Amino acid sequence: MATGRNHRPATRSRGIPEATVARLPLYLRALTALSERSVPTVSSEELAAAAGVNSAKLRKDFSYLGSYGTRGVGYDVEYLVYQISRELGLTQDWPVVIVGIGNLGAALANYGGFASRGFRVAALIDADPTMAGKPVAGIPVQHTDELEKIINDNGVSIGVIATPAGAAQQVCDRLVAAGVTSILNFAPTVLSVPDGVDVRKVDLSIELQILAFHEQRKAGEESEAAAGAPAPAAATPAATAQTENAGPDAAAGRKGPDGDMPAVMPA
Amino acid sequence: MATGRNHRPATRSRGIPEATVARLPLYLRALTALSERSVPTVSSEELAAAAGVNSAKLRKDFSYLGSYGTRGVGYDVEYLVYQISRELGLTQDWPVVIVGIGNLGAALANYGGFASRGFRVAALIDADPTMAGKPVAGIPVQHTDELEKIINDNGVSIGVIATPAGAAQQVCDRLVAAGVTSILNFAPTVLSVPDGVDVRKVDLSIELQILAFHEQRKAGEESEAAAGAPAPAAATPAATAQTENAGPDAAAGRKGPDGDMPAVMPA
DNA sequence: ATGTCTTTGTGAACGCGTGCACAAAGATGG
DNA sequence: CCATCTTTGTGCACGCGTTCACAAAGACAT
Repeated sequence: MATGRNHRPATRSRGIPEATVARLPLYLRALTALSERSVPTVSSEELAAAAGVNSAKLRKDFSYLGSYGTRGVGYDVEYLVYQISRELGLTQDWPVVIVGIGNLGAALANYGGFASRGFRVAALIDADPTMAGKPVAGIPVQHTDELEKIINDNGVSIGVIATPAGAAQQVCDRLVAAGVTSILNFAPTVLSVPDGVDVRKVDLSIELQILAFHEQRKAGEESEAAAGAPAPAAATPAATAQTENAGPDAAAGRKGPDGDMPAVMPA
Repeated sequence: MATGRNHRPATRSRGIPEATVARLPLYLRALTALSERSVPTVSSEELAAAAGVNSAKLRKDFSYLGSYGTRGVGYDVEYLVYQISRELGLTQDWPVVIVGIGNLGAALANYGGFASRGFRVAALIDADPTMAGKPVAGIPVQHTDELEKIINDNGVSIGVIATPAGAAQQVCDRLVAAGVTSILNFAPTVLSVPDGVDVRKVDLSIELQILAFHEQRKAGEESEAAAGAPAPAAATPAATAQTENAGPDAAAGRKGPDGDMPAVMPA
């Protein structure tokens, strides 16, 4: 009975816990910012603040990579940037295809944060024939018919799906069949993939719903606890908010440690 | 010594664990799809498959909301849709502002998944004066100068930041000062906010980096374990992949349980 | 060389989340 | 009304992730 095939030997990849892997890009971004300001070394305390995490957590995370720090001094910024980049596999070039060139696909194609991290947009693919040839972010859009050929010719192993939900599974199947083994899915659907293929999901609507839940809770608390709070403007009591769940958020650093663009810039 | 202000009474909001809250939107989406197909009831097993999670987990999640199922039968779809919607606070209208109308901001403005979930785009705001008045997704873009007035007039409590990283903290501060207590941040920066304000972060680059890590690991495993695997096309050995971390992903359902659009549609 | 001071690296405890396995509950049929 | 069968709801155990707290390590001054 039960679900069927359970059994998961160890999500832990190579001694490095998943939770740690998910934070490495965060550290890398903070370190890159320090590097650009020519800061030679950082303490775990400073770096943790810049990345928005606990310093003990940061040290433990780094301990999985090795002993790269110097006691009494801290971490060498350049060296750490290199080590984390290497660990994440960013020292090599990763050709990526984006399927579904709507507003979001275009936004992704324009996103500067990819190139600077070793990702290269190898091709843009869309099912709409009238899009074919039209350049987006300087790259001509190609038709879905060419998908397999593009994947093979460029040795693409990472695909981004930004199509409507209805087309997502089909596109996914074709990507996987063509050799893609990692997929970043923006379509609001549960994708079914064979073992050995990684899928990560980003759903804007879900994030908002989670915020709405907390927002509602705050509103309810306010009306049942306090008494004379006129406008919902100033800060609420004291709370214990801060959504620290699937990724450490704010409550720390201050100072924008990055020269990066967001998911895309207005121009 | 140590970090300073620690002490976190309980991230758990009102008996409902964070992890469960994060999955509720997933269930809701699957249920909505069933509702549209006029399916009257579902078993935990079926629904779990559609949502891409373990059935035991799903039952436990629902148990936090109450006993809404009928033993021997399953769950009433319509009733459950209502209960989850209410729990998430989606039965009320949530005016939302989007700041930074670049490609991504435009994609978000066009996203249909918001309206259908109780979210209403109250205004689009951009710092570029030449954007002012220009309609995006049928809504005229307004200048940043109007930010405070917009927030107040519309009673906005949720803000979306899609600006470049450099502007994010400043925009965030103004949003918070104007009364916003929940922020969805797309800018690659750690935002600093006072207690009582929730921040959720979406970083496209980070997701890709995590995929790259696993991809690299797969490649390494392949070359050190197996022997005669020619092209990196077909599925790798068997692995134990599947990135099940901050959100259950694939490996289940099949059948796209949604009529939803992705983050935005190509038209 | 020795002492002091800073900061790392980690052992250990704790808490949350997950999954198993089963008893209780109710539907359904005779 | 009773028996059987299905499916929920949950007690329990286990493992991962987080945090604390401190010993070890090295820099730096004298």
